Amino acid sequence: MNLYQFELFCQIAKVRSFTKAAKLMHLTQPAISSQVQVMENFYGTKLFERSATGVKLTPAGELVYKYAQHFLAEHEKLERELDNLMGTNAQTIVIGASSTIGNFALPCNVWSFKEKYPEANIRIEVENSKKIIELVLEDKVDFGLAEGPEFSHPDLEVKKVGESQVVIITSPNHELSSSNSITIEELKKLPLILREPGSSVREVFIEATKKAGIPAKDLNIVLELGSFQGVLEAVKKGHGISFSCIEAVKKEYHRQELHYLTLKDMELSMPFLLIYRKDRTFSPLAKRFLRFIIGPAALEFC
Amino acid sequence: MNLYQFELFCQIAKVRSFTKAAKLMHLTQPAISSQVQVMENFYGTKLFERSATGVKLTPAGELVYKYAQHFLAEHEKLERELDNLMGTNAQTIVIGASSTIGNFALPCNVWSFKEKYPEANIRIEVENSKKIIELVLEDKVDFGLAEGPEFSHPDLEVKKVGESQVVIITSPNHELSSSNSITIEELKKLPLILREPGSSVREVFIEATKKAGIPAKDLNIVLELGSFQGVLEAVKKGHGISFSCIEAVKKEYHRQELHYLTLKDMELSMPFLLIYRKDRTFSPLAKRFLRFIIGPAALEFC
DNA sequence: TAAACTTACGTTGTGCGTAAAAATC
DNA sequence: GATTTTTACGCACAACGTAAGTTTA
Repeated sequence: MNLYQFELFCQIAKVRSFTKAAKLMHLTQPAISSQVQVMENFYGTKLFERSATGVKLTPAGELVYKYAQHFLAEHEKLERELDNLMGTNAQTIVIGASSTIGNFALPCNVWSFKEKYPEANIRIEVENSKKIIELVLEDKVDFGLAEGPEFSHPDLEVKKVGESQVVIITSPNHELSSSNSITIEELKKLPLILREPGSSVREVFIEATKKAGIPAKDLNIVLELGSFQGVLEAVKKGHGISFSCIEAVKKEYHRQELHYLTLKDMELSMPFLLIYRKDRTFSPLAKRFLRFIIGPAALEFC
Repeated sequence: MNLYQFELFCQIAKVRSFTKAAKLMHLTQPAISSQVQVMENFYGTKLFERSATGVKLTPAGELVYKYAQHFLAEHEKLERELDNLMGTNAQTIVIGASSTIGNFALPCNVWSFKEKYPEANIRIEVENSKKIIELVLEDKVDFGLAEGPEFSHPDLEVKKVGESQVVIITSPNHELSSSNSITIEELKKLPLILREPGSSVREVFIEATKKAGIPAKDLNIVLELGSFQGVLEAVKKGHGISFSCIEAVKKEYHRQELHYLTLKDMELSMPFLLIYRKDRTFSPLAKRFLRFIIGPAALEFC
């Protein structure tokens, strides 16, 4: 039996559903089923009553739940005491993050991390993906979190820690605002506002056009801006259309300040990558943060 | 982090040595090293100070030790409470065991199991290995523990859970009592006292002679006895030589009632097998006992 | 029939053993 | 030089994802 299983168990007990717990823990539903079966087999008794509306704890399950919560709480206490002993909590982590992650995903993760480690000192440097890789290589940050595409480098460890859908964004007054998807051929005539080269959202789009057989020079790029906020403003004013991670424009979409649509024949998606030097030795606090990012509480938008 | 790792950790802390802990937990020493490294990496700090004389806990290690003991104790409490809830503790386990295991290894295991589950009702049926397999197939026992050799059967799960060295036993007054080993060629002329066919010690020996190219009829078998105790008595009196698991005659050897020697060109060893029907469903208590037998507190002589 | 859980199966990563090396008394 | 821990590597099993199946409201 391991603490991770107790964590899964508590999550399931809390939300009373394998499916919901799976989503929260970033697993598939069968994975949850399987782990529960392992636990039930271990303790030799059913722990959940299953039904088509969800699950509920059996009496034995209630007992396991009580202890599981206790174990998790005590283990956090152990980690805190270790921190005190080693002075870990006063350490500093420097993270290099590309703009979508740094502005939209990381802050809430940092926030919940800070709840566990209030004394931790975390600095986030926001740059575009290419610059992040440089910062990592130059050892100027503990690790980098950048948007994809995935790559490999002899000195770097690169791990996918999340993903986001990339959508086309337009002004709500734009001619496209009544449709939900367009073809890439239609797209290429429209005035484009893009981030600077080195930005991942831009790279993902350029890759897609290449795949569709459209050379970069055929694109109608009317403006290149070094900041995401700038692109957003330009699009809102109707100067052209652009691209963004869907999560980064959810707020604007709900406020009806922006419209978004998808490509007809293609899924634009952007992996989030954790990047660090293979030879890097991490401080205990940095390791905790990595566990935090990679683990069940993975990189997520607020 | 999992409870097994905490168990390893506590064992290491207790005996202050990776090597000793490895033996106690029936692992190799590198496996222990590796697990400790995993834990040290997880908590981000050294937990043991290594030296050529053994290891000792660092302050961080002491802290982990304290919590690890706590976790293990609490988890046992959880299992006990589950037992009470389900009435598991009043259940009965029926084990079929072959004579060496049933008489020499199992009793002490049952004894320590009973310490954890005082209400458990355990019945051991002692028969020779062949009969044990029949009992399992006929579903007359929950599971069987028999001496090897290993085999496979479509309806049976067969797992090796231990091993013992087989030695030649003689009276202390025997002409061989001054030597520590003989060849199989010398052996075949000597008067042999064997257990009945179906006994594993006998099978192991017959297998060995076959391998050495000696047909069974060339052997000088002077007596066949249906009980281990009978064989022992006959050997003590000097009627012939026989075979036994080394652990089963340790007591007699130290009392100088028996002498034992090994074969020159061959290692006679006998696996201990756990055998159960593939379709068998175990009671919670039986599962506990199986965990107990298979796990770190594996089948061992008293 | 739609939503929930289970089963089956292929892939990947972790844990272990064997063998050889390095370190310390 | 003997004892103890570490490193390297191959294998086996366990955990997960995908896809198809079963149950129930």
